[in-house]
Amino acid sequence: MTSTMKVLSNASNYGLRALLYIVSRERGGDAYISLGEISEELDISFHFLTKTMQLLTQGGILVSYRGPNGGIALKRPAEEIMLIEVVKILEGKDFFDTCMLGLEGCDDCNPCPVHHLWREIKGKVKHDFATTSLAMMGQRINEQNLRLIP
Amino acid sequence: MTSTMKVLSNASNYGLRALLYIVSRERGGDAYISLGEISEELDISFHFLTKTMQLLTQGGILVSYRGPNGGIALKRPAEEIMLIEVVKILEGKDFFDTCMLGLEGCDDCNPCPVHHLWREIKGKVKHDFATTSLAMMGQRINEQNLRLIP
DNA sequence: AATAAATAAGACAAAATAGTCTGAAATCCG
DNA sequence: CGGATTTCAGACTATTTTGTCTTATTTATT
Ligand code: SF4
Ligand code: SF4
Repeated sequence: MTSTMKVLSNASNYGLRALLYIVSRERGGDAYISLGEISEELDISFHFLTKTMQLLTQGGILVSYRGPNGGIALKRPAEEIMLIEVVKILEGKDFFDTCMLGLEGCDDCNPCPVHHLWREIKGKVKHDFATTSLAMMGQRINEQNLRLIP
Repeated sequence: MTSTMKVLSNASNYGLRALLYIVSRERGGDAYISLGEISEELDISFHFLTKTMQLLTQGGILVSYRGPNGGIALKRPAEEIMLIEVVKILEGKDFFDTCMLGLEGCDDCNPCPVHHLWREIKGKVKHDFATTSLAMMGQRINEQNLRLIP
């Protein structure tokens, strides 16, 4: 029993929360932000977060810099990074293409009994993630003072 | 990497598919249907399916009968069994109450940054599962000849 | 050059999920 | 009664996910 409707893995949760922390934190210029700070602020295991962020670095979302005052930073403008890209890196490219009953070889012509329900839901999730940028989220977080921790 | 947007556990997948198989299969009266048949028809591990269906029996969805020509059957009319009840038994009662970033102590007044997106999605999922009965699904499956296997 | 601060890499462990197997109990039928 | 068929119960294993730890590498500072 999972006991919660878990759509994203913990890795994705952490990755998204970390990115949202970065974009929501106002900062002078393009300074790097350390994984230590993020893991502490968001109360996420440092090493696990590190592994996750490495995937995002390898995936072209982040750049990293070692040494004192090093850390990570967005590789591209926050306006250009959509949530869907992040999730695809952390969950897999076809994350948004399959689904509820987990059957294979699905399309609209060969649907399972819940496809009509799932199609809508999946469509909305995919659309939301594809049209929401990190910049939009950062602005929203600051304007409405939203939280990233329990 | 999960690589698929997995909302339900395998146990729920199997449980739902098994129930849908039962309601879609036209049959004389209220005969029991054996787990062996279901596991074979749906290509699901017999023992794993057995454990899952036991949860549904204990949860008041099914009745079972041992011995030759025994098996399982719906305890109540298919019209009265909503999908949400099945999922709550197999995933946990609060399955439909939490979500995407997996934070705690959430409500609309204390939202995380993706709450506005998730609220809608979660609402639709919950609504769909709460208003769809096994009978509706069975009828749909037969009318449109929908599949329960890959 | 030495030290410290930071990410990179990957081995390792723990926990959750998924799946397998064996034996017991109930039931039918001959 | 005795054997066949079926669910029930629970131990056991395997796989995936999650988390921890250790070591190496890069960079800045003194
Ligand atoms: S038919 Fe649709 S809902 Fe069903 S398993 Fe395939 S993609 Fe998912
Ligand atoms: S605020 Fe809403 S979307 Fe965010 S973790 Fe809580 S219930 Fe989920």
